[in-house]
Amino acid sequence: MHLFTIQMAAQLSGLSTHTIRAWEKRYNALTPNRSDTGRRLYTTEEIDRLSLLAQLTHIGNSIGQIANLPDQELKSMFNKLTNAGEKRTIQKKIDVNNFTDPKSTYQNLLMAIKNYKLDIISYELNKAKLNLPPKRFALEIAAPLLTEVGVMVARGQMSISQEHAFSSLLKFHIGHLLFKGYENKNKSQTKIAFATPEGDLHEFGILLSALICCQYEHEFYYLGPNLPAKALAEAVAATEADIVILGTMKGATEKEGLTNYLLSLARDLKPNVSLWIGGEAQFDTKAVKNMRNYQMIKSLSDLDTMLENL
Amino acid sequence: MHLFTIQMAAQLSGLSTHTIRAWEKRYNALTPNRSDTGRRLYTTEEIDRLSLLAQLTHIGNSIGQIANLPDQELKSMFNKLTNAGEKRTIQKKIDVNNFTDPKSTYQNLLMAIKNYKLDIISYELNKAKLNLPPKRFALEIAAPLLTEVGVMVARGQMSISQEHAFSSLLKFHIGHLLFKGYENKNKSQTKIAFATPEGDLHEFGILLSALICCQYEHEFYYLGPNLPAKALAEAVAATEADIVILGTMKGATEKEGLTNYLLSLARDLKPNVSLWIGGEAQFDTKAVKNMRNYQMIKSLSDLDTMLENL
DNA sequence: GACTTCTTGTCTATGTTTTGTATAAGTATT
DNA sequence: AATACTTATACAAAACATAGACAAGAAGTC
Repeated sequence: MHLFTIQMAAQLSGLSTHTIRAWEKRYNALTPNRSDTGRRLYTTEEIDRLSLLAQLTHIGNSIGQIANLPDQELKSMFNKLTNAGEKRTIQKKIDVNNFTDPKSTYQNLLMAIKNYKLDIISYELNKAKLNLPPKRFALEIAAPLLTEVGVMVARGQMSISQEHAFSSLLKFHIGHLLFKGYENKNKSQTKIAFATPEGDLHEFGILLSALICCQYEHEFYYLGPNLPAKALAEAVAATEADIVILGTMKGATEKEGLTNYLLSLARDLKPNVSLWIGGEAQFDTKAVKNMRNYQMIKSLSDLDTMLENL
Repeated sequence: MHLFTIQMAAQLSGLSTHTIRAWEKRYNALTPNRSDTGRRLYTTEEIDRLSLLAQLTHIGNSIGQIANLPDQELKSMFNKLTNAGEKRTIQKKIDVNNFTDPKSTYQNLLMAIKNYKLDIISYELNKAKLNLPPKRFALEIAAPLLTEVGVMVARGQMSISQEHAFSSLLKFHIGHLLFKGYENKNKSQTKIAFATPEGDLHEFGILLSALICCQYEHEFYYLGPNLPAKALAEAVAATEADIVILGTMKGATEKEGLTNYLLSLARDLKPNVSLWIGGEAQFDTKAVKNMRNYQMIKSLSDLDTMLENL
């Protein structure tokens, strides 16, 4: 388990180091382990506790009254105070800026995720969706949040369930933007199909790609994840799509499996269809190149320029 | 039990600190405990009393008349004065529409799926969403379509890609209804969490269940598919959910795997949390029953009655 | 109607407690 | 050597306590 210095604890909880020490000394709010030389070392649980105390005092509680309560009670207290009676305080904090500042949105979202405030997550995402064009929503909100959340989960600073709840909700909101995109009847010349290979269930790559595609008002067909090669080829033929964007994920498929998938796809796709491959999965580039031209999408902004130059 | 400072009491009751002190001094409206240094400390019951007094004076009662009444009488007085107003029924909300005929919607959708007309699918789903309450959307549109599509794919009358494209889109639309459900900040007593076990990626069961839950305006936490037992238990504890609805799928997990999952879950969940299991997956019912009560959800309409009788 | 009197929310004045932050001096880390 | 952490002490702003004052409105009385 990774331990944090007091400075990191301060940054993560939003308190000052002075305050943290004062709370420890005056109220025994918590008793962090010490290094051999006496320096404080905080666990993630302790930092969560500090964040919780920070939130509760910010709402109006006096630290002296709550410093000694067990984690459990702090959590349920926070739930009660933010759910039922006093939505005001938190609401106020959020509504300060009607025009969305991506940074504050981002911070609010992280805090909401940590506290399982799905309603607030949804509220913030909605606000961002309304105020930002799909491309910016994808590049400035969704993508960085996803990586940040991923990093935090890996570090043990966020739980899997928090990540799940958030990504489910984010998926819904991206989906909302996408199906609204279907309603734009402007038929562009190029049609784009999105899918991930069979066995690869990571959907966010193509979701975000589709959002960027929305921006350029291309006609698109979101076919979803985990699509067998034959099925994908058939769908592309039926829809007369010009471009296939394939999202891959490192580790989701074996190198050989993905290579075979791509070869099978190359065989079945009409020659005039472009194949764009995104993500970090490995495959035998030479073998595939022999059968068909394809392009790699190195990043979302890369995709952006590719679409722009179409 | 945690005690609140006068500031929190003021915030939560909507009064000013001055007024609270005045009511105490002049009318002995209540006698909060004091700290060693003489500061007022309020219990939640006392804050409830303050809120009640605030409400009643706000309506027009004079504080001098009611300040000394016992809690019981304040409550019944409040009930009498407020119950006169509206008693919102769910019924009224439901029967808005005569415009969408589920049958024609259903036929249009099947046709659109067959022709990869994603825009038409989206349009039809949208229309149904607008005209039908979530429950009817789930029971009359989404569920039968899903089974019908499944059957057609099995029979070879529909391709996997058509099924994929449709189910992705349907998922987005259900998600839309769900996150709109988060915006209703009705504070219901029961909170319900939705998830599927680790390894089980079939999401539609809990999606449709959550839709039905929306109807009854319960607070819900959609945690998504593929959630490890520990993570689920943690989320339930953090959100203080009362009911866990677990969607399972025949064949997604081995019988033994699901049994172990449920046993692990039973161990980690608080005893007052209800466990509802839906879907057709097999598990060792006796072993699980030994550890915890659970209920089986036999069908969506079964769930409907279970929620109704809550 | 005009005049008290009572009620009641708010404000002021003054002293105490709580609490965030700053300073100082020594030690550890980089 | 510069930066960061430690403890201990100091200080100032905010919050709270009590006591009393004030004003607008309600109610009672002449």
